[in-house]
Amino acid sequence: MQQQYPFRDIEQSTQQQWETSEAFRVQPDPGKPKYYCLSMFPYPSGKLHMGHVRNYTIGDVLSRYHRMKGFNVLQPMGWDAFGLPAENAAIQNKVPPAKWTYDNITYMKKQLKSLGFAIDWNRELATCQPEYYKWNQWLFLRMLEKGIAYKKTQVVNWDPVDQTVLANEQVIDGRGWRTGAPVEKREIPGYYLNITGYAQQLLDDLDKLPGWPERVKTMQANWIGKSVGVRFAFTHDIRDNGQLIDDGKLWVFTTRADTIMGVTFCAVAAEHPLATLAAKSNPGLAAFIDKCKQGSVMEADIATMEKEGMDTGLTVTHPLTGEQVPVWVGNYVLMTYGEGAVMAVPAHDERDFAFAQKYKLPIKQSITVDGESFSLAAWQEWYGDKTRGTCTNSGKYDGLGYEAAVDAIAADLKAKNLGDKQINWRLRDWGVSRQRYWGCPIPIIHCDTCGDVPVPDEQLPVKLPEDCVPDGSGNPLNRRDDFINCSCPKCGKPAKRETDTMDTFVDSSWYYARYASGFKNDAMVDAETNHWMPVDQYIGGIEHAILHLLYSRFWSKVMRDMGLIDYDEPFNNLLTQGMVLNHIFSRRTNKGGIEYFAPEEVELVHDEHGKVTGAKLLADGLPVDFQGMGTMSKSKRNGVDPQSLIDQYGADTARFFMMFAAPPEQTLEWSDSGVEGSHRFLKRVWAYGHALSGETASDLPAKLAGNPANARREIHATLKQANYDLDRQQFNTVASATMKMLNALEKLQKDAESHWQGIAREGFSILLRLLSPIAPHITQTLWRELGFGDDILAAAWPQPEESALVQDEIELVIQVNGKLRGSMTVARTLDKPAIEQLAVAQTCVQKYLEDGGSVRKIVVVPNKLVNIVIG
RNA sequence: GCCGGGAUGGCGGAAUUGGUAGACGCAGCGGACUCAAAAUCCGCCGCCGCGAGGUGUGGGGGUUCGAGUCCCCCUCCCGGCACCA
Repeated sequence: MQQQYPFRDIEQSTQQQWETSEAFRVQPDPGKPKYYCLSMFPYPSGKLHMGHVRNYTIGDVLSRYHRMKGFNVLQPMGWDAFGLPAENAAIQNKVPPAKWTYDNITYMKKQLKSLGFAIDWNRELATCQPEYYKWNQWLFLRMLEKGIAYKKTQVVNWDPVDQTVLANEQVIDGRGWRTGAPVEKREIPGYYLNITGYAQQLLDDLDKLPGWPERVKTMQANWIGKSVGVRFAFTHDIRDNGQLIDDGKLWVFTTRADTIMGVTFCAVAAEHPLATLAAKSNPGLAAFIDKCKQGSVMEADIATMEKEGMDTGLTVTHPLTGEQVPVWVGNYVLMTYGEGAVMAVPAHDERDFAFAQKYKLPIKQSITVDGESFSLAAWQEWYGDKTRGTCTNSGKYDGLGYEAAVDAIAADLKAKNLGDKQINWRLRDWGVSRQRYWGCPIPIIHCDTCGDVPVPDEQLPVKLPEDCVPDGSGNPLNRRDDFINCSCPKCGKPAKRETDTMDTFVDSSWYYARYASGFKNDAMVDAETNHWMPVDQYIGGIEHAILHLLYSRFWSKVMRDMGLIDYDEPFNNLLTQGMVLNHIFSRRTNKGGIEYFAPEEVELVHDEHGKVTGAKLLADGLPVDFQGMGTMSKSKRNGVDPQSLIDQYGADTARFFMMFAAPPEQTLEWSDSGVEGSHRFLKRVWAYGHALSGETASDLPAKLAGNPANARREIHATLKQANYDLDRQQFNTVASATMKMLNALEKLQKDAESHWQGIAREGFSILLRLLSPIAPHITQTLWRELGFGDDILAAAWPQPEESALVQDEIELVIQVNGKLRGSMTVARTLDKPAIEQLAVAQTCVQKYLEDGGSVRKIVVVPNKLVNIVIG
């Protein structure tokens, strides 16, 4: 056994062992509970980044821990292989996306293996493989049959120079990212999935997910955005060229129908037909509408923006009072939500109140609360309170509370055929068509005679040609006659294939079910899926809190309704890991721009206490600005390549540091010296193992006392805490527990009588097992070298021995009036009165009694402290 | 603006139910070894104070024998969002 810690050799040889013994290949085992541990699969962008290392180390620690606890663990891995970056790389390097992607997969797979993850590589998949995406197409066709998938026109970002559709992230300040040309909005046909049909289930079933972070569930609920209210119409006789607009009805949606008698105006969106009509004869209004359309719609920072509006001069008729109500255009009304028009009740809506005051519109109270008085002077909280208010100035509805009033008013509107209760959702249907090459082809054939014809199942998959090289000017599939030209499955005449591909969120919506399946080529999933699913632990970035997770939940429910699977929710427990941050250093350039420096080009300047006071560039010795910590990124030049970390310190060090530096859900701040500290620790572990291997083994003595007993107690107490921490997924304190154990072992006195070797071997075997999920290579090697066994993965997870935790004498802290004043050592068996008596007699307590105070009360917390209240 | 999460030494972070605040590590300081350096090992390390002691978990109040932890108010930071009728 080598004295130096030979991390390269042992990591390579351990990985080789795992590979030849197929250590992580897994099949269903009726004798063991299953544990499906899944990390979000990576996009094969070229090489791993630190976020991947963190994500997959968390998953691997959980997998190995559960395996040693007796679970049959499935931990698969694959590739989210379709997507835009491959096309961008093709434009730059003139390499087909397929080749680029497969090359990247090869490299990244090597990297993942070098990190020693316990992955069942037999289940590897890439979403760009026809065997996989065939089933995207197959399920899409089933959805089409059931009406879940349908076609309508969609608005896209169009680059007029490249003649191509742009993704949102390719639009920078309203211009194409490559051409700089102003982006146009174009309407083109595309396919949609009716996710809104599942909105209620997606909302309700969040309650079935106690293992999800509360904030993710809140984000999903907000995104789904259920809103219960009343949809009703104001009537009018407004005509454009004699043609009645919208059949003479201005539809609005409201959650506060109980305030309907307080309506004093209506507000419509800039795109609303009534606004368009009024603008024709009113240049001022037309200008205002143009301004509204330009305003960014979805930014949160315009929440505080000035509410503006303009009168259209048009009026509509209130459905219950028959009064004429003016119609305004408001910059705060969105065409895309509800009806694009709202009723305004300034007395009971804070926003309408401000608007009415600004434009001197009437305000009419229609709700009252006992003990409060209404005043136009200022908005009061109770004006909008639907829990306390009752109707007033509302004729027959006076005195009714919120629910009763809404019911009565909705019924009256319904009787007039002018409205009814309605549920509105913020969630929109999922548009899946992408005018992109590198994606799963949508299996549709366009025939001049028969229209849009689904590709028959037996012709699936519609294979994507893998030799195209996009050049930025539109989808290259449009120029591939061998792909496009086909015959109509219905009439046999020449026809054209659809060239749109699917959103890549489709690919990632069911990969977890495919991993768990037997990879049959005659079925999307087989019965094995139901054995492993649902996923017991899903781990990934918070950035997928809404879309990916919502789409996956939706896709699962569709698969369930088609009888393919038997679970409602795919992911039982979700862990959202924090991002990896690093220092950002920069300097203003002469030209006024900002130049960034990599952390290794910079040296920190400390004061005499070690406090960082500044930073300077190594190259010129002059100061640079420290901009704080930020996500690792190319543009800020603060990324750290995991490969260099692995090369220099080894996988175990990388893994240990990732676990040690922060709890999994928090952001992790990169620190070179922290990495060195982790490496130092593993070197000490190795050195201790090396020293112990030279000692003759001895048994644990029957009765321990003094220093050896303390060392053993420290080990077992630390283990107890570490097991608790593992189950609450706080791995940073598990890592520190292994450090504490080593500290205790190194302190253990090596005297002849104490049989210290027995304690050391027991303690070190506990340390190795506790450390093994985090640093599997070094622990496996030492486990075998020290003769504990062949395979640490087969070892039982260590449990603390209660007898080791018992102390004959305990230290009790003494407080006077809650303040720490001293301590005393007493026998564990000492009873309460004796403890009280002993405590009061201590000099540190007597001191406070001398000034004439007397003992008022004594609080004894067993095994912890005594608090003497003196007054 | 609304919703969610935070604030603990020079830094990252500990502290199951209210019970010795600062575990573990990093940085810093001192020492040993060395011709020297690196590596390694030992010691110190919240702040004020020579010391006794005082003080201290963003700020203010409260409950309690006792509060980082519970309650009320405030400030700041981070994340999410939908001007959602």
